[in-house]
Amino acid sequence: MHQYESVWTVKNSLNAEDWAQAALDAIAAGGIEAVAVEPLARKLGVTKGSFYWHFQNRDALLQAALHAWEKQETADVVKQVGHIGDPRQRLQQVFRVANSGIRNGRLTGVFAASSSDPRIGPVVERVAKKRLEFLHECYEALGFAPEEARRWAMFAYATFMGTLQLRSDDPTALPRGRALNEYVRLCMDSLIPANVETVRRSA
Amino acid sequence: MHQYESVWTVKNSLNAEDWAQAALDAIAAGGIEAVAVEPLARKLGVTKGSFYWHFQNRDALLQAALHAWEKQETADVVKQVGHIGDPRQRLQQVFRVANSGIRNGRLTGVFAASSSDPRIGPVVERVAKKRLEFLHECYEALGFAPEEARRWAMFAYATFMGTLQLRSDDPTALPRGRALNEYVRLCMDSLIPANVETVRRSA
DNA sequence: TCTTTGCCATACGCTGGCGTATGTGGCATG
DNA sequence: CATGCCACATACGCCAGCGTATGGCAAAGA
Repeated sequence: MHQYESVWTVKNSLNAEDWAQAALDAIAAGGIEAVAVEPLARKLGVTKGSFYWHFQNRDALLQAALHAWEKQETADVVKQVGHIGDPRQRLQQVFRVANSGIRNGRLTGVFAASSSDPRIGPVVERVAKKRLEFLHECYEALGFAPEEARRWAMFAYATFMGTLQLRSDDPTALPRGRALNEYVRLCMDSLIPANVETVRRSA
Repeated sequence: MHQYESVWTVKNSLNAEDWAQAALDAIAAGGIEAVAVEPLARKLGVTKGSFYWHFQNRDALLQAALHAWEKQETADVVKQVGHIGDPRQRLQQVFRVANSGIRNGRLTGVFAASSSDPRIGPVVERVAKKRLEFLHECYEALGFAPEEARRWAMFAYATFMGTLQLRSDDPTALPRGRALNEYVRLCMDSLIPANVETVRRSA
């Protein structure tokens, strides 16, 4: 039934997941309109006859790509920072992870810009809610009341996403190496108040 | 030479600027690919015969729209906050202005997501640099050294843009009215250190 | 060996948007 | 009243991408 496959044998046929990942690559490079059947087929070295074997139409591919993005977007974060107990270090790690993946950063930006599309908007909203919820839990673990934690979560969300956007807006602006570390430190120092009680009393 | 025109006479013919603004509307609603000659003509109640009178081709319209956006993006900010002397109030006002225009917010997001396009990338970069420069001046006026002001400017830029993105990612997340004011206050309190000297000494 | 099945190629018609060539009505000017 | 020009409309050919129908071929099973 299934062809023998292992890590050593070269893969000679495609499946739906391959098409979905190729679609995500195309989206990161050229936006939603880059999800075009024939250009993608050319890039994969096949013809569209292959595509219409795996998918019913172009829209189904977009849905599959969105679903794959939503899944890996939530799974990756949990996998990368789920084991960290200290909320301060969790937030810090999230910021670093968010700033590492270039492809994921572009995908987030493209999907956010296309959120008026009824197929994309709901997915973007779900992912945003998950991220906000995660940040909210971090700030509650830091000792903030729910309402205050909500505000801090939005603040952190905005800073993380905005930094990602800054990276693509003006690649020369964000420095590398030591200077970047100092920028990250400034953000984290502001986003993680050293003394929560002090902040809460001043409010 | 010119037809008699006043605020009372209804305009019955289009010019290049009208087309550029319509293109920006389309971009805000449907992304770059929405800059299509015939659909835009239908929306304006004319045919593409009109378009090719004012522009050489579709690309020229995109360039005109980008130029109009760049111009009004830099001019509007100066016009709205240029008269404010106190850097704290300038920053605060910028944040409020950035969060008011929905169309401009969408345009920024779409252009940022399309920055890989060689026609768009340079424009986005110039606008980003102008914004960063403006923020940099604010923080220098607050007493920060150039390098520190650069970091704070990036931080503020990221927070402003990220808040804009949050608004489109999950419209239900950002509250309205009093709760929104408290969020803005939290951001501004963090982005405008009350005592610059304290921050500088702790670094 | 024969058949089935999975994966893909080829060929076709269709649509939407691009760009061009040319027609056309109204308004201003002489 | 004739003329010229502005700001379109109309008609045409073209192409890229979508979706379908059908053919082909290699591997697996019977």
